Amino acid sequence: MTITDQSLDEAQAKKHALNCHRMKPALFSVLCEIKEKTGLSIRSSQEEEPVDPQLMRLDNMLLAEGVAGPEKGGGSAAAAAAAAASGGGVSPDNSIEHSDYRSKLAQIRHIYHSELEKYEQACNEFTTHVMNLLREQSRTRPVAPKEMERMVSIIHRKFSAIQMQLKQSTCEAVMILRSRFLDARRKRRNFSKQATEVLNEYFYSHLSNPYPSEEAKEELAKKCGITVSQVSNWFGNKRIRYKKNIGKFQEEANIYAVKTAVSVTQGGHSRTSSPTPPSSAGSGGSFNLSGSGDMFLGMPGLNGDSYSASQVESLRHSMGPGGYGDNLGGGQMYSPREMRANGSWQEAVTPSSVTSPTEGPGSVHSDTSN
DNA sequence: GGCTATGATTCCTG
DNA sequence: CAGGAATCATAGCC
Repeated sequence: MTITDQSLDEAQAKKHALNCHRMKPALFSVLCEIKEKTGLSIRSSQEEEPVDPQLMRLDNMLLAEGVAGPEKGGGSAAAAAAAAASGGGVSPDNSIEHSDYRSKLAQIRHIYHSELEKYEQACNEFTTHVMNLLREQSRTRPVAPKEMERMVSIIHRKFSAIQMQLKQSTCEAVMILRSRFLDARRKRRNFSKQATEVLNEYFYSHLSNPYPSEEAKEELAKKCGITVSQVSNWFGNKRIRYKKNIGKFQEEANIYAVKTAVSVTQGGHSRTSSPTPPSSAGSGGSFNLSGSGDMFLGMPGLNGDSYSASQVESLRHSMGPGGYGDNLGGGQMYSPREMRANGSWQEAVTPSSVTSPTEGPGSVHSDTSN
Protein backbone atom coordinates (compact mmCIF):
# COMPACT_ATOMS: atom_id res chain seq x y z
CA MET A 1 0.00 0.00 0.00
CA THR A 2 2.87 2.35 -0.08
CA ILE A 3 2.87 4.96 -2.68
CA THR A 4 6.21 5.46 -4.12
CA ASP A 5 7.41 8.27 -6.23
CA GLN A 6 7.72 5.92 -9.04
CA SER A 7 4.11 4.79 -8.90
CA LEU A 8 2.91 8.35 -8.74
CA ASP A 9 4.92 9.24 -11.75
CA GLU A 10 3.50 6.29 -13.56
CA ALA A 11 -0.04 7.29 -12.71
CA GLN A 12 0.54 10.80 -13.89
CA ALA A 13 1.93 9.55 -17.10
CA LYS A 14 -1.07 7.31 -17.66
CA LYS A 15 -3.44 10.09 -16.92
CA HIS A 16 -1.73 12.35 -19.32
CA ALA A 17 -1.83 9.66 -21.94
CA LEU A 18 -5.53 9.21 -21.39
CA ASN A 19 -6.26 12.89 -21.60
CA CYS A 20 -4.46 13.07 -24.83
CA HIS A 21 -6.09 10.09 -26.32
CA ARG A 22 -7.94 10.95 -29.49
CA MET A 23 -11.00 9.04 -28.40
CA LYS A 24 -11.22 10.83 -25.13
CA PRO A 25 -13.79 13.52 -25.98
CA ALA A 26 -16.21 11.04 -27.45
CA LEU A 27 -15.85 8.67 -24.58
CA PHE A 28 -16.30 11.51 -22.19
CA SER A 29 -19.52 12.68 -23.71
CA VAL A 30 -20.93 9.18 -23.67
CA LEU A 31 -20.13 8.80 -20.03
CA CYS A 32 -21.75 12.12 -19.31
CA GLU A 33 -24.87 11.04 -21.07
CA ILE A 34 -25.10 7.88 -19.06
CA LYS A 35 -24.57 9.72 -15.84
CA GLU A 36 -27.18 12.24 -16.72
CA LYS A 37 -29.73 9.57 -17.38
CA THR A 38 -29.13 7.86 -14.10
CA GLY A 39 -28.90 11.17 -12.37
CA LEU A 40 -32.27 12.28 -13.62
CA SER A 41 -34.01 9.42 -11.94
CA ILE A 42 -32.33 10.29 -8.69
CA ARG A 43 -33.13 13.91 -9.04
CA SER A 44 -36.74 13.65 -9.80
CA SER A 45 -37.29 11.72 -6.64
CA GLN A 46 -35.63 14.14 -4.31
CA GLU A 47 -35.92 17.56 -5.77
CA GLU A 48 -39.53 18.57 -5.68
CA GLU A 49 -39.46 22.21 -4.62
CA PRO A 50 -39.95 22.25 -0.88
CA VAL A 51 -42.44 25.04 -0.33
CA ASP A 52 -41.86 24.81 3.35
CA PRO A 53 -44.94 26.16 5.10
CA GLN A 54 -42.95 27.03 8.16
CA LEU A 55 -40.51 29.06 6.15
CA MET A 56 -43.41 30.85 4.60
CA ARG A 57 -44.82 31.62 8.01
CA LEU A 58 -41.52 32.97 9.19
CA ASP A 59 -41.14 35.05 6.07
CA ASN A 60 -44.60 36.44 6.45
CA MET A 61 -44.08 37.34 10.04
CA LEU A 62 -40.77 39.03 9.39
CA LEU A 63 -42.38 40.93 6.59
CA ALA A 64 -45.28 41.94 8.77
CA GLU A 65 -42.98 43.08 11.54
CA GLY A 66 -41.01 45.14 9.12
CA VAL A 67 -37.84 43.19 9.74
CA ALA A 68 -37.68 41.85 6.25
CA GLY A 69 -38.99 43.85 3.37
CA PRO A 70 -38.09 47.37 2.33
CA GLU A 71 -36.48 49.97 4.51
CA LYS A 72 -38.03 52.42 6.93
CA GLY A 73 -41.28 53.34 5.27
CA GLY A 74 -43.01 50.03 4.92
CA GLY A 75 -41.32 48.78 8.00
CA SER A 76 -42.67 51.23 10.48
CA ALA A 77 -46.08 51.14 8.94
CA ALA A 78 -46.15 47.41 9.19
CA ALA A 79 -44.89 47.56 12.74
CA ALA A 80 -47.55 50.05 13.65
CA ALA A 81 -50.18 47.91 12.04
CA ALA A 82 -48.92 44.90 13.91
CA ALA A 83 -48.88 46.79 17.16
CA ALA A 84 -52.39 48.00 16.57
CA ALA A 85 -53.53 44.54 15.70
CA SER A 86 -52.07 42.96 18.79
CA GLY A 87 -53.00 45.85 21.02
CA GLY A 88 -56.55 44.78 20.52
CA GLY A 89 -58.07 48.01 19.49
CA VAL A 90 -57.30 51.59 20.14
CA SER A 91 -53.63 52.13 20.37
CA PRO A 92 -52.51 55.59 19.56
CA ASP A 93 -48.82 56.00 19.25
CA ASN A 94 -47.39 56.30 22.66
CA SER A 95 -44.61 58.22 21.13
CA ILE A 96 -41.93 57.46 23.65
CA GLU A 97 -42.53 53.81 23.92
CA HIS A 98 -43.21 53.51 20.28
CA SER A 99 -39.94 55.03 19.26
CA ASP A 100 -38.15 52.87 21.74
CA TYR A 101 -39.80 49.83 20.29
CA ARG A 102 -38.94 50.93 16.82
CA SER A 103 -35.31 51.47 17.59
CA LYS A 104 -35.05 48.02 19.10
CA LEU A 105 -36.80 46.59 16.10
CA ALA A 106 -34.38 48.42 13.86
CA GLN A 107 -31.53 46.81 15.74
CA ILE A 108 -32.96 43.39 15.15
CA ARG A 109 -33.54 44.26 11.56
CA HIS A 110 -29.98 45.38 11.15
CA ILE A 111 -28.58 42.23 12.65
CA TYR A 112 -30.88 40.12 10.59
CA HIS A 113 -29.87 41.76 7.37
CA SER A 114 -26.17 41.67 8.03
CA GLU A 115 -26.38 38.01 8.96
CA LEU A 116 -28.43 37.28 5.91
CA GLU A 117 -25.91 39.01 3.76
CA LYS A 118 -23.12 37.06 5.35
CA TYR A 119 -24.88 33.82 4.65
CA GLU A 120 -25.54 34.79 1.10
CA GLN A 121 -21.97 35.70 0.57
CA ALA A 122 -20.76 32.51 2.13
CA CYS A 123 -23.18 30.57 0.01
CA ASN A 124 -21.96 32.19 -3.15
CA GLU A 125 -18.36 31.69 -2.23
CA PHE A 126 -18.93 28.11 -1.42
CA THR A 127 -20.84 27.55 -4.61
CA THR A 128 -18.21 29.03 -6.83
CA HIS A 129 -15.60 27.09 -4.94
CA VAL A 130 -17.41 23.85 -5.53
CA MET A 131 -18.04 24.75 -9.11
CA ASN A 132 -14.40 25.41 -9.65
CA LEU A 133 -13.61 22.15 -8.02
CA LEU A 134 -16.03 20.33 -10.22
CA ARG A 135 -14.74 22.06 -13.27
CA GLU A 136 -11.29 21.08 -12.25
CA GLN A 137 -12.41 17.52 -11.82
CA SER A 138 -14.32 17.52 -15.05
CA ARG A 139 -11.02 17.33 -16.77
CA THR A 140 -10.35 13.98 -15.25
CA ARG A 141 -13.80 12.52 -14.78
CA PRO A 142 -17.13 12.98 -16.45
CA VAL A 143 -19.11 15.69 -14.76
CA ALA A 144 -22.36 16.57 -16.40
CA PRO A 145 -23.68 20.12 -16.27
CA LYS A 146 -26.82 18.80 -14.70
CA GLU A 147 -24.78 17.30 -11.97
CA MET A 148 -23.22 20.62 -11.28
CA GLU A 149 -26.62 22.18 -11.12
CA ARG A 150 -27.68 19.58 -8.69
CA MET A 151 -24.68 20.22 -6.55
CA VAL A 152 -25.47 23.90 -6.55
CA SER A 153 -29.03 23.29 -5.52
CA ILE A 154 -27.91 21.03 -2.71
CA ILE A 155 -25.62 23.73 -1.45
CA HIS A 156 -28.39 26.26 -1.65
CA ARG A 157 -30.70 24.04 0.29
CA LYS A 158 -28.17 23.65 3.02
CA PHE A 159 -27.69 27.34 3.26
CA SER A 160 -31.36 28.08 3.21
CA ALA A 161 -31.72 25.72 6.15
CA ILE A 162 -29.25 27.90 7.97
CA GLN A 163 -31.17 30.95 6.88
CA MET A 164 -34.28 29.45 8.28
CA GLN A 165 -32.62 29.14 11.64
CA LEU A 166 -31.66 32.76 11.41
CA LYS A 167 -35.21 33.71 10.57
CA GLN A 168 -36.51 31.64 13.39
CA SER A 169 -34.28 33.21 15.97
CA THR A 170 -35.08 36.64 14.59
CA CYS A 171 -38.75 35.91 14.96
CA GLU A 172 -38.17 34.85 18.52
CA ALA A 173 -36.31 38.05 19.22
CA VAL A 174 -39.17 40.08 17.82
CA MET A 175 -41.66 38.14 19.87
CA ILE A 176 -39.72 38.76 23.04
CA LEU A 177 -39.42 42.42 22.20
CA ARG A 178 -43.12 42.65 21.54
CA SER A 179 -44.11 40.91 24.71
CA ARG A 180 -41.87 43.12 26.73
CA PHE A 181 -43.18 46.29 25.24
CA LEU A 182 -46.77 45.29 25.24
CA ASP A 183 -46.72 44.42 28.88
CA ALA A 184 -47.55 47.90 29.96
CA ARG A 185 -47.28 47.16 33.62
CA ARG A 186 -43.66 46.28 33.37
CA LYS A 187 -42.81 49.48 31.61
CA ARG A 188 -45.06 52.00 33.21
CA ARG A 189 -44.64 55.45 31.81
CA ASN A 190 -45.96 58.53 33.42
CA PHE A 191 -48.27 60.46 31.21
CA SER A 192 -46.96 63.60 29.69
CA LYS A 193 -47.29 66.78 31.65
CA GLN A 194 -49.76 68.12 29.20
CA ALA A 195 -51.87 64.99 29.47
CA THR A 196 -52.09 65.11 33.26
CA GLU A 197 -52.92 68.74 32.98
CA VAL A 198 -55.84 68.04 30.74
CA LEU A 199 -57.05 65.26 32.97
CA ASN A 200 -56.69 67.29 36.11
CA GLU A 201 -58.46 70.17 34.52
CA TYR A 202 -61.39 67.99 33.76
CA PHE A 203 -61.31 66.36 37.14
CA TYR A 204 -61.29 69.54 39.13
CA SER A 205 -63.78 71.27 36.95
CA HIS A 206 -66.13 68.36 37.42
CA LEU A 207 -65.24 67.77 40.99
CA SER A 208 -68.82 67.38 41.98
CA ASN A 209 -69.23 64.48 39.67
CA PRO A 210 -65.94 63.35 38.26
CA TYR A 211 -67.35 60.60 36.13
CA PRO A 212 -66.73 61.40 32.51
CA SER A 213 -69.10 59.87 30.05
CA GLU A 214 -67.88 57.54 27.35
CA GLU A 215 -67.73 60.42 24.93
CA ALA A 216 -65.87 62.54 27.40
CA LYS A 217 -63.42 59.77 27.99
CA GLU A 218 -62.85 59.39 24.32
CA GLU A 219 -62.33 63.07 23.92
CA LEU A 220 -59.91 63.17 26.81
CA ALA A 221 -58.11 60.15 25.49
CA LYS A 222 -57.68 61.79 22.15
CA LYS A 223 -56.52 64.99 23.73
CA CYS A 224 -54.00 63.24 25.93
CA GLY A 225 -52.79 60.70 23.46
CA ILE A 226 -53.75 57.80 25.65
CA THR A 227 -56.39 55.12 25.49
CA VAL A 228 -59.88 55.32 26.87
CA SER A 229 -59.15 52.64 29.40
CA GLN A 230 -56.16 54.65 30.54
CA VAL A 231 -58.46 57.57 31.07
CA SER A 232 -60.75 55.34 33.08
CA ASN A 233 -57.83 54.10 35.13
CA TRP A 234 -56.69 57.59 35.72
CA PHE A 235 -60.08 58.75 36.94
CA GLY A 236 -60.47 55.69 39.08
CA ASN A 237 -57.15 56.26 40.73
CA LYS A 238 -57.72 59.96 41.01
CA ARG A 239 -61.11 59.65 42.66
CA ILE A 240 -59.89 57.16 45.17
CA ARG A 241 -56.76 59.03 46.02
CA TYR A 242 -58.46 62.33 46.15
CA LYS A 243 -61.09 61.00 48.45
CA LYS A 244 -58.55 59.31 50.63
CA ASN A 245 -56.61 62.41 51.23
CA ILE A 246 -58.32 65.55 50.17
CA GLY A 247 -55.94 67.71 52.07
CA LYS A 248 -53.11 66.69 49.94
CA PHE A 249 -54.91 67.70 46.79
CA GLN A 250 -56.12 71.01 48.09
CA GLU A 251 -53.36 72.94 46.49
CA GLU A 252 -53.70 71.17 43.23
CA ALA A 253 -57.40 71.81 43.28
CA ASN A 254 -56.85 75.50 43.75
CA ILE A 255 -54.33 75.66 40.99
CA TYR A 256 -56.62 74.04 38.53
CA ALA A 257 -59.56 76.03 39.70
CA VAL A 258 -57.71 79.20 38.92
CA LYS A 259 -56.51 77.82 35.67
CA THR A 260 -59.90 76.86 34.42
CA ALA A 261 -61.34 80.06 35.72
CA VAL A 262 -58.84 82.03 33.73
CA SER A 263 -59.42 80.02 30.64
CA VAL A 264 -63.12 80.42 31.01
CA THR A 265 -63.05 84.13 31.51
CA GLN A 266 -60.60 84.56 28.71
CA GLY A 267 -62.47 82.33 26.42
CA GLY A 268 -65.52 84.27 27.19
CA HIS A 269 -68.34 82.39 25.66
CA SER A 270 -66.07 80.18 23.76
CA ARG A 271 -68.30 77.42 24.82
CA THR A 272 -68.88 76.95 21.17
CA SER A 273 -69.83 73.98 19.34
CA SER A 274 -69.86 71.14 21.70
CA PRO A 275 -70.78 68.21 19.55
CA THR A 276 -73.56 67.29 21.86
CA PRO A 277 -76.13 69.86 22.67
CA PRO A 278 -75.51 71.56 25.95
CA SER A 279 -78.43 69.64 27.00
CA SER A 280 -78.56 69.16 30.59
CA ALA A 281 -78.94 67.09 33.46
CA GLY A 282 -80.51 64.27 31.70
CA SER A 283 -78.84 61.33 30.25
CA GLY A 284 -75.62 63.04 29.99
CA GLY A 285 -72.99 63.17 27.39
CA SER A 286 -72.69 66.89 27.61
CA PHE A 287 -69.01 67.16 27.72
CA ASN A 288 -67.41 70.45 27.16
CA LEU A 289 -63.82 70.86 27.93
CA SER A 290 -63.36 74.56 27.73
CA GLY A 291 -66.61 75.54 29.19
CA SER A 292 -67.44 73.34 32.08
CA GLY A 293 -70.87 74.40 31.14
CA ASP A 294 -72.83 71.74 32.80
CA MET A 295 -71.74 72.96 36.13
CA PHE A 296 -73.73 76.09 35.95
CA LEU A 297 -77.04 74.56 35.69
CA GLY A 298 -76.86 73.32 39.17
CA MET A 299 -76.34 76.65 40.81
CA PRO A 300 -79.35 78.77 40.75
CA GLY A 301 -78.45 81.95 42.42
CA LEU A 302 -74.87 81.54 43.11
CA ASN A 303 -72.96 81.49 39.94
CA GLY A 304 -72.72 84.97 38.65
CA ASP A 305 -70.67 85.40 35.58
CA SER A 306 -67.19 85.76 36.94
CA TYR A 307 -67.17 82.64 38.96
CA SER A 308 -66.73 79.42 37.26
CA ALA A 309 -68.18 76.41 38.82
CA SER A 310 -64.79 74.95 39.32
CA GLN A 311 -63.78 77.84 41.43
CA VAL A 312 -66.77 77.33 43.54
CA GLU A 313 -65.97 73.73 43.75
CA SER A 314 -62.53 74.17 45.07
CA LEU A 315 -63.59 76.98 47.27
CA ARG A 316 -65.98 74.66 48.86
CA HIS A 317 -63.09 72.49 49.76
CA SER A 318 -60.77 75.16 50.86
CA MET A 319 -63.16 76.60 53.24
CA GLY A 320 -64.10 74.99 56.40
CA PRO A 321 -66.53 72.27 56.99
CA GLY A 322 -69.45 74.32 57.93
CA GLY A 323 -69.22 76.72 55.11
CA TYR A 324 -70.88 74.98 52.30
CA GLY A 325 -72.77 71.95 53.22
CA ASP A 326 -76.04 73.61 53.67
CA ASN A 327 -75.90 76.70 51.61
CA LEU A 328 -75.18 74.99 48.39
CA GLY A 329 -78.48 73.43 48.28
CA GLY A 330 -77.36 70.39 50.10
CA GLY A 331 -77.74 67.25 48.26
CA GLN A 332 -77.77 66.95 44.54
CA MET A 333 -77.49 70.30 43.11
CA TYR A 334 -75.17 68.87 40.54
CA SER A 335 -77.90 66.85 39.27
CA PRO A 336 -76.31 65.26 36.34
CA ARG A 337 -76.47 61.65 35.77
CA GLU A 338 -76.06 58.67 37.88
CA MET A 339 -77.32 59.35 41.25
CA ARG A 340 -75.56 56.25 42.31
CA ALA A 341 -72.08 57.48 41.71
CA ASN A 342 -72.98 60.99 42.46
CA GLY A 343 -74.41 60.15 45.77
CA SER A 344 -71.56 58.09 47.01
CA TRP A 345 -69.02 60.53 45.77
CA GLN A 346 -70.78 63.44 47.36
CA GLU A 347 -71.37 61.64 50.53
CA ALA A 348 -67.81 60.63 50.98
CA VAL A 349 -66.21 63.78 49.80
CA THR A 350 -68.39 66.48 51.04
CA PRO A 351 -69.19 66.52 54.66
CA SER A 352 -67.21 66.34 57.80
CA SER A 353 -64.35 64.32 56.50
CA VAL A 354 -63.07 67.25 54.57
CA THR A 355 -61.76 69.31 57.36
CA SER A 356 -59.29 67.03 58.91
CA PRO A 357 -57.46 65.23 56.27
CA THR A 358 -55.77 62.12 57.31
CA GLU A 359 -52.50 63.90 57.52
CA GLY A 360 -52.25 64.20 61.20
CA PRO A 361 -54.30 65.25 64.11
CA GLY A 362 -54.94 68.78 63.18
CA SER A 363 -51.39 69.86 62.85
CA VAL A 364 -51.20 70.15 59.14
CA HIS A 365 -52.75 73.17 57.64
CA SER A 366 -51.08 73.48 54.40
CA ASP A 367 -52.93 76.57 53.34
CA THR A 368 -51.96 78.57 56.34
CA SER A 369 -48.34 77.67 56.15
CA ASN A 370 -48.21 78.38 52.51
C1' DG B 1 -31.35 52.37 48.52
C1' DG B 2 -35.44 54.17 50.49
C1' DC B 3 -39.47 56.80 49.66
C1' DT B 4 -43.36 58.70 47.31
C1' DA B 5 -46.07 59.25 43.07
C1' DT B 6 -48.48 57.03 39.75
C1' DG B 7 -50.31 53.91 36.20
C1' DA B 8 -52.11 49.26 35.94
C1' DT B 9 -54.25 45.13 37.68
C1' DT B 10 -57.13 42.39 40.59
C1' DC B 11 -60.93 41.44 43.34
C1' DC B 12 -65.35 42.59 44.89
C1' DT B 13 -69.94 44.75 44.87
C1' DG B 14 -74.32 46.37 43.20
C1' DC C 1 -70.09 45.94 33.44
C1' DA C 2 -68.65 50.38 35.86
C1' DG C 3 -66.72 51.77 39.87
C1' DG C 4 -64.41 51.29 44.66
C1' DA C 5 -60.70 49.48 47.23
C1' DA C 6 -56.51 47.12 47.75
C1' DT C 7 -52.41 45.91 45.73
C1' DC C 8 -48.61 45.54 42.50
C1' DA C 9 -44.77 47.37 39.99
C1' DT C 10 -42.23 50.92 38.14
C1' DA C 11 -40.74 55.96 37.70
C1' DG C 12 -38.58 59.54 39.58
C1' DC C 13 -36.64 61.99 43.27
C1' DC C 14 -33.58 62.58 47.34
